[in-house]
Amino acid sequence: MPDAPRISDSEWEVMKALWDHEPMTAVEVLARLPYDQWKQKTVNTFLVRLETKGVIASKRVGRANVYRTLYTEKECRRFEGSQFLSKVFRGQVAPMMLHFIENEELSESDIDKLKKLLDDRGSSNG
Amino acid sequence: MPDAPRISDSEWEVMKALWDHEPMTAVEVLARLPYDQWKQKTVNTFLVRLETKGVIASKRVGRANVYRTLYTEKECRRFEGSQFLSKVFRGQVAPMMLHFIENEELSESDIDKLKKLLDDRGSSNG
DNA sequence: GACAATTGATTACAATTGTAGTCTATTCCG
DNA sequence: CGGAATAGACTACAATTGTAATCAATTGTC
Repeated sequence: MPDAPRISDSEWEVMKALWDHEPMTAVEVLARLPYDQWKQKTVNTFLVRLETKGVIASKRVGRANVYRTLYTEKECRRFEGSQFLSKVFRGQVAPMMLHFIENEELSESDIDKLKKLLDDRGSSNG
Repeated sequence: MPDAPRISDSEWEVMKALWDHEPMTAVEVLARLPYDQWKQKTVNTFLVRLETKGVIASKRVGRANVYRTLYTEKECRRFEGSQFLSKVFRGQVAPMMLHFIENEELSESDIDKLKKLLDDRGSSNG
């Protein structure tokens, strides 16, 4: 898969709604967004732009367009994640992880899960 | 400290250069940026914008402006980090950490360091 | 002291983003 | 069938961002 194009902050909100319940019409997408976040026309604009960018596709069904994503959330996270890493943490993974461990809320079970993952990771590669 | 204002991608590059060697003049900032990244005037524009945003300050020394930051890199990382977390990972820390563990390069010693941190974190809070 | 070089200040300008409104075609209701 | 509601298409418009160029003041240099 080619790199996902740049997706703006607001476009991300629309994408998340779509990923959760695609395919959807523009009206359904609005309904899935946090109450009163945007007007219908605004959502429409974002859908059009996302399609232009090649991130989603639409099919006419009756008199409505039904949208679906062309990239998974995982793919977009990969792209956005590596951008963030290099921009904010100069590409240094460990300091970034450290930052989040220090600055964000982690439950006991989150911590356990992560430790297990690090164990696996530690033994299976150099 | 109040929240740092929004800092764009290119502005971040300038900030990183400044954090590494402040205070600096515009000419010095350019010299510190990756070779041939921008023209001098472009760097000047970013410095002016950053000052307008209240992220850096300048003092006239001779006929040059000398710039210094008003926020630490840590502070800006906190702001940018929580934005990223909520935008891309819907505010869920553990899935984000997992993502980076799976998708980015971590050395043995990185992994050890992180495990130790998680140990501390696990015992010192609920 | 006149001219060149250096710096900051001001201006420029297109692309992207946020946030819709208007215009038009279709379709449902009575 | 005629008007109202609805969905998409097209248009709008200011703020931010990337990328500088021009204008003007200052300062060395000969």
